[in-house]
Amino acid sequence: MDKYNFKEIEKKWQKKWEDANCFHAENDSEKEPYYALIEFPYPSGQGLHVGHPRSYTALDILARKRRMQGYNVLYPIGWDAFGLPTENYAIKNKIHPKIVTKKNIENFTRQLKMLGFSFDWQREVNTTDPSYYKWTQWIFLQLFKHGLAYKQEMPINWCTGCKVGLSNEEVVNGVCERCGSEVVQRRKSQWMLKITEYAQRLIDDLDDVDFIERVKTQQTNWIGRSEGAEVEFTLTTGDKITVYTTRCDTLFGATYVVLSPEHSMVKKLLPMLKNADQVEKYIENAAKKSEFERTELAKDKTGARLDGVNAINPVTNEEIPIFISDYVLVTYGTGAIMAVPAHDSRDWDFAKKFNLPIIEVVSGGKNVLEEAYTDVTSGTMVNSGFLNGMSVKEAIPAMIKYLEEKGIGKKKVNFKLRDWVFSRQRYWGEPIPLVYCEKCGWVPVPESELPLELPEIDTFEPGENGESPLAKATDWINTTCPKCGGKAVRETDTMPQWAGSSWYYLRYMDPHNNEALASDSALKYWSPVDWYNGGMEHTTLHLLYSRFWHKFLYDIGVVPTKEPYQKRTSHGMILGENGEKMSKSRGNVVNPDEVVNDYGADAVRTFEMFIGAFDQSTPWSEKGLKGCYKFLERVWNLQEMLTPSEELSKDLEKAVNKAIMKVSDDYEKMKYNTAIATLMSLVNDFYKKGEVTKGEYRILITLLNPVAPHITEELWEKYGNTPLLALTKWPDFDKAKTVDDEVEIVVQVNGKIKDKITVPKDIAKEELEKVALDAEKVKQALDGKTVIKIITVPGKLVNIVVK
RNA sequence: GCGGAUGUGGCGGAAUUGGCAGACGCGCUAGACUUAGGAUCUAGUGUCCCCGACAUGCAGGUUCGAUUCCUGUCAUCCGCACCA
Repeated sequence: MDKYNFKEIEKKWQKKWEDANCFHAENDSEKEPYYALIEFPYPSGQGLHVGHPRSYTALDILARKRRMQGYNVLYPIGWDAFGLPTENYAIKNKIHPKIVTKKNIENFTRQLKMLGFSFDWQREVNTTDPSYYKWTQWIFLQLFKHGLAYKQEMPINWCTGCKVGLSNEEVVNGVCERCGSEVVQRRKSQWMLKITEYAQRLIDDLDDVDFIERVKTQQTNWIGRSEGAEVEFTLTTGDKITVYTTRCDTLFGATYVVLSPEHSMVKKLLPMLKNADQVEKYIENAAKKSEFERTELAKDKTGARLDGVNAINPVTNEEIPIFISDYVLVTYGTGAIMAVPAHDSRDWDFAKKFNLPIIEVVSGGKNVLEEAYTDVTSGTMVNSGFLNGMSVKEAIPAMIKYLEEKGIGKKKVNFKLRDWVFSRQRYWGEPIPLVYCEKCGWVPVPESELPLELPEIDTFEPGENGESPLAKATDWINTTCPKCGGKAVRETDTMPQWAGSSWYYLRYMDPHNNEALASDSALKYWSPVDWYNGGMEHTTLHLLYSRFWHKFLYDIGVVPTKEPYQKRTSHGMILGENGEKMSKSRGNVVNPDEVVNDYGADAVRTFEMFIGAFDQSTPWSEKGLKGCYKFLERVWNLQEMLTPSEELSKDLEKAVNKAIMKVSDDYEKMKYNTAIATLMSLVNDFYKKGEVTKGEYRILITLLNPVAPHITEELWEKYGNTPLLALTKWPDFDKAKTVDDEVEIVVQVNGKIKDKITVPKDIAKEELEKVALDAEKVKQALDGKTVIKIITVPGKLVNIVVK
């Protein structure tokens, strides 16, 4: 027998699969479709991370198993290739991002092929390919035409040194990552998408899909629906401010009002203030901080009083002070709050710091001067006029009714979700296909002119005033208005990387279609994606964005389903050997090329599945990888113990049937680590016996095939009875042969284990209890005590309770 | 700060959904084979005061019985809207 030579075997089978074209999915098949999807990678310059194959192997196992179960399986791959790192690399090295992208994709392709994934390479898509982004632009135009795209002034990070806009990632501790200069917030007009219009549906329709629970809760919380009220406060100047509150029941306890520093009323009031200088200074400081910093640093509250103007509490008619503070965000609610320090802990902190009155209006908690009482489930209204004696639950609708009757407030549902900032002042993204005409305003580029391709330019740096690099392509910018034929200019902003990844799963269904993003028949046949696996970190952005686009496409009749993905699961991260996140700077990066070269793709795949619970992050271990290699070698060496029998041997048929049942089920539940443990145990059983029949060996090889496809194909070629294992039927098990005739029963006394007894599996309850009481060690434990009761769980245990 | 998760031997982890804690692998120990071993095979391996007791971050609670359920607490990780 030859030694296990993974290098030869893996090369051989990768070529055979390619020649046989056996992983290609046909659109006009009679078979039932199955669509397995992994998040397509961003082809970075670093090449594949060992984290990628974790997700890809997991769904490769599913895809391979489904094929063996007779499905027409679509398991596609592509490239999410627009993005910042490529652009920055291009700027630094003065290469066109297109060239960098091409090189990176070639490297990724080589690495993915070396790992033996059963991707349908004929359906490869690339978001930077004009024939792809033609349809990204087309979808944007439909959004625009349906009023879901609009322009708005939004803050951007502005580097005072480089004089360019920066992404959040490029801002480190408030300074520019590249030059170290101070970063401030600047306002710029940006394209926005109205995802908020879909907020309610994005929550509701989670009921109809099979997403893991934490994805659902995280999305629901991110969308952040809250029911509350808007209340109008009149100022001593006669102006009016509307605040949003979820606790309008506490209005009698509102002892001051807080505006966000950007609130428009602040500007208006500024000339009337006694301390205008101080207020202006506070606004200036707040402008430097990002929203994240503000909420993070909000432990120690800061603020400034608008000295010289007060608000009037509409129910007590008392004058109360107005503050600005950066713990109030302009982007949420109305950008203004009524502060009730007795019943909100943030307000309480602020009130303590600024010595403001704290008035209890809900009783039932501790002294409100010591801490805020925020419970809404118990407590009674006090000091609250007509609300006195009510519970919080009763007081809220009563107050809303009062406010609505007086015309100074109304019920209001708010969402934390904000509209999607869709503009980037960057080169390496899809051009936004709009032109601006003095006469006609923003006009869409005719669909017949799509794709609107990126212009060729020499340098890719952002412009001086925070403009996109496209602003330098003067020939490209100046155009005519598609509507009136007059002079017009193109939009120079590009789309965010999220755009192309919001609909790529649709393109896979029909990737070469020039007439539509995909044909109706292809969409109907494949939709929705049956199983989508990806990282938890994409839950609130990518996953939500693509659900939003899909719902819009459903509304305009392009796609046949309300939701894009039927099932969503998530993998954990693979950390460095030291338990920290893998990164170049930490020096703990594992290179897939090296480990595949040393141990083979099958061993790497097996280890990535065996490494730990699939949804948990876990450190890499070269020793562990070696253990998996050893396991494959043991599978290989079983050839020496092979007997010619096609049958299962009597003493192992239970173990084999149990393994089929357990492994089949574990793959479905993504419990890959225990599936592999089961196969390891089976191999141990074979070794213990010293021989294995051909029939047993075939089942082992078939069960292992989805995880380690190369070695198992090689062994199948020698001992199987069909041409390709990949096209062979998945094994069934005999249910009767998965149950043991005798079971071991645990006997406890007062919950402590005293003995174990072996009994027939169908033993009667009374009989079992009798046998349990008879056990030697149990007798000893019962000596001199009274039996109170006996709890019996058939097939498991007997617990004797004594006194 | 807000939202989501996690915590079990020396290490990665397992435990059919409240019923034998530690499957499987790594590491370690001993033996066999060997000129040799960072190869292979076999046996052992939670801790201790070892016929018994104690052990699933910590402190309580519910239960005949808790890694699993509840309350509190500590620690770590992920996301926070222009990274992908």
